[in-house]
Amino acid sequence: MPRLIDHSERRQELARATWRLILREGVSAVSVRTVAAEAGVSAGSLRHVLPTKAELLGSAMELAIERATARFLDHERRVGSVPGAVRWLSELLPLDDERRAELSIQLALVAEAGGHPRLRELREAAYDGVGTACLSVLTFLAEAGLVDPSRSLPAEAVRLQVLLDGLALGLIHRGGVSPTRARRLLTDHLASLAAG
Amino acid sequence: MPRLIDHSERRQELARATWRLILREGVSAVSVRTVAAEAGVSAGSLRHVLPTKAELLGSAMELAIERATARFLDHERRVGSVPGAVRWLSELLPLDDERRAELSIQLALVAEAGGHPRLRELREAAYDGVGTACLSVLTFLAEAGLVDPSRSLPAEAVRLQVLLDGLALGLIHRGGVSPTRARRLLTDHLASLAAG
DNA sequence: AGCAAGGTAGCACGGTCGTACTACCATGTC
DNA sequence: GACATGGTAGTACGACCGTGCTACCTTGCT
Repeated sequence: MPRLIDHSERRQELARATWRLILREGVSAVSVRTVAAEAGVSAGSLRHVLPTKAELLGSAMELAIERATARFLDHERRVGSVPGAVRWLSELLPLDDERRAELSIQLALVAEAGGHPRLRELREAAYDGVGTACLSVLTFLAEAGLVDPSRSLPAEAVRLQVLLDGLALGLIHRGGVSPTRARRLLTDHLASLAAG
Repeated sequence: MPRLIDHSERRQELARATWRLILREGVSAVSVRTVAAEAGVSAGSLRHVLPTKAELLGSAMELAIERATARFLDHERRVGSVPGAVRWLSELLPLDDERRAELSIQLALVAEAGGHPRLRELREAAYDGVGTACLSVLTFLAEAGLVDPSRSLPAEAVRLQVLLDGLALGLIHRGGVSPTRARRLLTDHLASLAAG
């Protein structure tokens, strides 16, 4: 037996190299060779882990989704207050540079999804994932009595996701929405759910 | 003097060909040759109008911005009611297939803006443009007495843009937000501004 | 020590890329 | 009708693309 390599860890390294490239020069700059150079390996070696360009892009997007999902699931779930819910949902918002980059990558890959069936699937999974995340948070909030019972939770989940998406775009943009303002808007929105 | 060609019209044709390509196969599929083929001209001919690829992408984005701006400015401005404001703002929302495509293109180009200074400029201009559009609508609404005077119009413009952006993303997504639901959410939001 | 198998590097291939350049065509002016 | 000029087509070039392939290296088992 030869040396065994942790494939998933390798894919992470390569996905991160792809991210750096996308951030610096756009999706169009992504190629087997450029990613290999960015990761410091040869193109031939890269192709043992990601045989095709489609898998390269797909893997980069998978990692972004996995990381966001993990952050959300790892977060303290016992949300009994609006500030707690805001903290939880903040895991999905690009409030620091790292997550700004992550979301920019998501956007780039989403935009590239035309004609890339795998990317389209991942895009839908990502959108639906945020939707169920919103529903989770609202359910906890409702159980704590912080949501007026006359409100429909699924409908409120859509509203919340719309707000989250809009904030995300604003946060990515240079002079758009500040993190402080984003948190405030989110807080106000969640607080308003208590009233009928 | 030889035959004179309307350059701006030509750029529109080429920009539209670029759009079709982006929608069908993503930004990465855009090249001087593919766009020329899509537009039914030779690559050499295309380069008389758009000499470089950067100008090609820039011009495609410019046209998208111009069209959205024109739609907004051409709209009836005497907005004295919430439904009127909703109709006006709807010009900026991807409520039909054509505008869905237009916004997908904007997203693709925004994502490609890394390393493309011209595209970055255009992205910022687009975001700021939507912001001032929101402020315009709110100002008309306020003059009609439909906004509680204690509210800050610039702050409400940011809130409105966040909502608009979130709705736009939801509308682009297949099973995200329906046009009906989007209009309802927009209406409810604007109506809520009347109360302190 | 020998060997099998996974990891790595690198080349080769046909194709496309952006771009420069040149020859040709169409047309408005004289 | 000649001709200058702007539009068009086509070719050429060097670079890079995705991908297949082969030769080496490293390592763990026997």
